[in-house]
Amino acid sequence: MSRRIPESTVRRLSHYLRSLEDLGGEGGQTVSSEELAERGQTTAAQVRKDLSHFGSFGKRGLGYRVEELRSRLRHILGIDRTWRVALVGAGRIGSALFAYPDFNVRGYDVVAVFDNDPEKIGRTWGEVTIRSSDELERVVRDTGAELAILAVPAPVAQELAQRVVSAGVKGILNFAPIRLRVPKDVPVEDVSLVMELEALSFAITQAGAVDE
Amino acid sequence: MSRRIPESTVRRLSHYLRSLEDLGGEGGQTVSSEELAERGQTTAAQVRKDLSHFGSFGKRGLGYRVEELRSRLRHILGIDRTWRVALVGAGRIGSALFAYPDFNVRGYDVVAVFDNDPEKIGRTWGEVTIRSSDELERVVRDTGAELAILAVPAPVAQELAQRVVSAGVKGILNFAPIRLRVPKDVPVEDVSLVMELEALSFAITQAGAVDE
DNA sequence: CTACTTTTGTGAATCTTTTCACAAGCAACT
DNA sequence: AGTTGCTTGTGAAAAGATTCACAAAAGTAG
Repeated sequence: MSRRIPESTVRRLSHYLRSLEDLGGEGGQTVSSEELAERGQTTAAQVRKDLSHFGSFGKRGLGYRVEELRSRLRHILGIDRTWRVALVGAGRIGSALFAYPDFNVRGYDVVAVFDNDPEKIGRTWGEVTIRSSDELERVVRDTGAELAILAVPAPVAQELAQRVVSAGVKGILNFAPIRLRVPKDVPVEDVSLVMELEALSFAITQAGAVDE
Repeated sequence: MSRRIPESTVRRLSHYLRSLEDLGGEGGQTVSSEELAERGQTTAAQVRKDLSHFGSFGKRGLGYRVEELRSRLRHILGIDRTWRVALVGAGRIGSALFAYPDFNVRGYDVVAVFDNDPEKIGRTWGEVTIRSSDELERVVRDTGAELAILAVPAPVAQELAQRVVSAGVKGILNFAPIRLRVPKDVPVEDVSLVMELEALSFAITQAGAVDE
C-alpha cells in the first residue's frame, strides 16, 4: 500500500481491467493472479504486487472475485465516473477518435470539438458542433471539459496546450509529435505513431543483427 | 556498447532523432548532450548513456555533429531504408493512418490495404487498391510487405495477426485492444488509446488524492 | 607548446522495478 | 476439529535503469 506508483503498473492495471471485462464475470466468479498474468503477458507475482499497492482485494486459496476486482480497478484508475473531453482538431485523427466505439463506453464523453478550418466550423458530429478554436477558452469553461485530446499539427500544439490548460483542463492526450510544456501538475500522455513504428523497425533490425 | 537495449532507450532515440531534424542541421553544426536533453525532457547523462550503447559518436569538448548523429540514429533505428507496410483494416483508424503525412516521409511505404467490407474492396487509395482479406496471404507475399498495421476490431485481430505473420510479415503495429499471440521473434507494438486515457485519469485522480 | 575551457564516455553509486520464496489465510473434505 | 490443497500478500533478493562524478579528449587562445 505504497505511495509512488510505477507507470508500468498503471498500464498493467488497465490491462487487467480489460481481461476482467472479457471474462464476463457473473455472480461470484473468481480469478487467480495466475490467470490474470497469463492474459496480461506478465507473471502472477507481478499481478499481486501491482494490486498490493492499493490494498488487498483477494481471498487466499481462492483468488479475486471478478466483479469486485473490476469495480476496484475502475475506481483506482479513476474511471468510475464520466470524464468530459475536449477534442482539439477535427482532422483525420480527430474524427477517427471521435468515432472510436470504446470511447463512450469507457466513460469518456466528448463535449466539445474544435478546429480552425472554416469549412468544418459549424458542422455537427453527433450532438456536438465543431467550434472555432477562437472560442476554445469559453467553450472549454462552459462545458467543464477536464481532459483535452490534442490532434493537431505540431506547430500549433504547444499554443493550444497552454490555452486548454489555462481554461481548466487537467490532463492532455497528445498526438502531436512534440513534447508539450505544461505546468507539472498537468499530466500529458503522448501517442506517437512514428515512435511506435521506429521501435518496431529497431526490434526487427536488432533481432537480425544478433546473428552477426 | 552493450547488448540488451532498454525499451525506454529506444523511445528516447526516436525523440533525439526528431530533435535533430527540428534542428535543421546544415554543414558542421553541432549539438551537445545538454541541448538534446533539454529538448527531450531528460538529462545530459541519460543522452550520453543512451548513445554509448551503440558506440561513441561525439567529440569531447564539442558535442555531436547534427548531420552525422542524425544518420547514425536513422541507421540504429533501422529507418535508413524503406519499410513496406501492409495496412489491415480500412476503417476510420486505417484511413487516418494512411493519410498521416509523417508516414511516407519517414520511410514507411504502404504497399497493400485490406478490408472485408465489400463496399470498400476495389476502391483505390492513392496508388493502392483495397483488397479483400481473403487475398491477404497472396498479396502480402507478392508485395513483400515486412510490417503490418492491424487496425481491425478485436475479435478478428488474432486471426489476422497469425495470417500476416505466416505470410512473412516481421513485425506488427497493433491497434486492437488485445494482446496478440505471435511467435516471439515477431515484435508487436501496441497502441491502445483507452490505456493512454486511463493512465491520464489515474494520474489526475492520484494527484488530487495526495492532498487527502 | 602550455594553459584553459568545454563536453564526451563511462565505471561506480543510487534508485526503481521485478522476481523469488514462503508464511498466513481460506475453503473443502473427512 | 484436523488435515489437505490452493492462492494471496509481502519482505528480501536480484535485476535493471538512471544519475553521479570525473578522467580523458578536443578545440582555442595566448
